[in-house]
Amino acid sequence: MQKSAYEIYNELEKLDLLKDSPKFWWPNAGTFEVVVGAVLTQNTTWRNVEKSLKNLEGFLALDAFVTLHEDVLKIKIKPSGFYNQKAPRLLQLSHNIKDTFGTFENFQKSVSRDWLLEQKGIGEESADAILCYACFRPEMVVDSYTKRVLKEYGIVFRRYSEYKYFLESDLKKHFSQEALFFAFAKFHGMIVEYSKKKSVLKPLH
DNA sequence: GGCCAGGTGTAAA
DNA sequence: TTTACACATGGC
Repeated sequence: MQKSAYEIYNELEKLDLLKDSPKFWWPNAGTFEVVVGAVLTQNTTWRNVEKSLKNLEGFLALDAFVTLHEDVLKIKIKPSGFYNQKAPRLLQLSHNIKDTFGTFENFQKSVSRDWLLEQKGIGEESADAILCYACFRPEMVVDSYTKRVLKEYGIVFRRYSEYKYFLESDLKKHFSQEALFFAFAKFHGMIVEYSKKKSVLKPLH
């Protein structure tokens, strides 16, 4: 019998996986830094992203970030890899945020998933990460950890949208609209922490 | 030394 | 629509 998303949520919650994590799991949730981190972590370990974020100290607000020159940015984000494509994409995205929304606060309030997906370098996962952890929207992030954990439960889909629907639709039945953002933010956080913890005990493969 | 990580864009079948 | 490949560093 296949478990529902809510049943998996409750199982993970019992493990107290987020006790050492920030309030909304993603470091500095609700800030522009999440936008930068979401792009930098693409196919990259968070450990390497942290090195880049440290190099970017003082530039992790929208207005400061757009003053960076591309070649300088490339050097700063070198530790998180793919810097030749991530640097121009991050700068373009930041300028588009400024041109379209004016401020980061207005971006948080007004941006849509479709607008994010039009940006070069933002795919479905990055869009959802930004919406959830930078904008506090009720959007569930699906990443490789999510697929790995669900696979253990015998749940496998083909498309990103199928994973997202499986997780979101069931939780929507059990949480109020106001509680949904926190439930999604927590759920994804628990999935990642569970997956990380497990791989220490027993490497997959 | 080889494999892989909190993906995405592009080109070709 | 699906598959294949480039992109790059650092940890194990």
